[in-house]
Amino acid sequence: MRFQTGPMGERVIAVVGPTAAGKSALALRLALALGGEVINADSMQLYRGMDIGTAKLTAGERRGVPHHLLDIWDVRQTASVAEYQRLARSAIEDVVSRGRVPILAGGSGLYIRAALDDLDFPGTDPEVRERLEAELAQAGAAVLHARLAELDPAAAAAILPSNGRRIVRALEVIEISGRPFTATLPDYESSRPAVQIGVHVPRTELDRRIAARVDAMWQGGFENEVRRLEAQGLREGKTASRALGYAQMLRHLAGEWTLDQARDETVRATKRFARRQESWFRRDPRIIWLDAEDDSREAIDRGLPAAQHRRSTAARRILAAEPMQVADLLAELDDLRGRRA
RNA sequence: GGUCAGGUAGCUCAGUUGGUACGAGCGUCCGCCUGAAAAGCGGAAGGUCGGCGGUUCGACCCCGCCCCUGACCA
Repeated sequence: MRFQTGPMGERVIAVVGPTAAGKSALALRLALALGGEVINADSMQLYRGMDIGTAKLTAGERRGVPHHLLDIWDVRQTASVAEYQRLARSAIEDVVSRGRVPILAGGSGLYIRAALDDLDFPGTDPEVRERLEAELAQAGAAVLHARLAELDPAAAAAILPSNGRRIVRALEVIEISGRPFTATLPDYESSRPAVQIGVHVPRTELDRRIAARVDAMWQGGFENEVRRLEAQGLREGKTASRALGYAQMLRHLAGEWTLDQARDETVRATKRFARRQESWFRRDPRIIWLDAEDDSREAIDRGLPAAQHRRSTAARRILAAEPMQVADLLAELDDLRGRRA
């Protein structure tokens, strides 16, 4: 499927992939090369004050490239994909209206899809939600699932009886909308023209980077950051308090874990998270995967002749931040996609 | 050199008073995911039960020897 684009290409460029793969850096280079602006699609970087633990680019590191949707939520605030969707879409419009290239970057798969794809999030009602959650805690997921099975067999079939969270949401939607709950994600069709670039890093290397990143956090004042946020109500934040690293550090501050334990647990949890991200993005056929590092060994591993890989690596130009036209980049990517298909 | 404890899934450890290993947590791999998504949920693959020999119809569980680990004694 091809989209017609104007000279600057009003397509959104999305940079996705697992944590620590180098998305932020790639997005920045793309922005520099294409005259773009970065729009954050990382659920935790939306929080104000969560900097070290989310590996947020510092103002200096952004090299003058405008970054949107960073630092807009208070840590006590519960995250909301629906709200993110509104914010992201309007940020995209804004960037496009100024003739710049919107570069959506982040590892929150659902957020990326919310911004780009045809997803409509039914409303929510705190009271209904609260009641259902209380019931979940008291009666158990199986009971609620049985009820869901009567109200909405299709949703019940798609949601496992043990997944209390999704069952509650389904019942909530049914109750307040009177309509069945759509329990499966739509097909991979963008509601707006987009090119998605997946950053691929071999697992052993990715694991190495994750461990290094967490070590750097621990060395870089992360504990103080969490202390500061704790004073600002981090513990009450339903979303932020569960963020990788923050949750573990809070347990350390509570005297439950040593600093080392908290660090090890963070590494472990982050690796697990990276696997989930990989499996989320892997199935999206629209994503064009580029090697973060131009390592021909990798190319061989994946069955691509090294020579061909070298010639076709748009990543090389991107990583070098060589100035280029969007159209050229897109042509290269399309070419790459065709070659790999 | 001696005594004691222990050698069971990649790791940490359960377990069978002899009858096909019921394992668990973690790790690994895979999948799901519509207002918490760095969250939530599910599935799978892994073990000749340290080695050799013996007793027995039958041993991972009994006996002997050996190897390894830890603690203690000397």
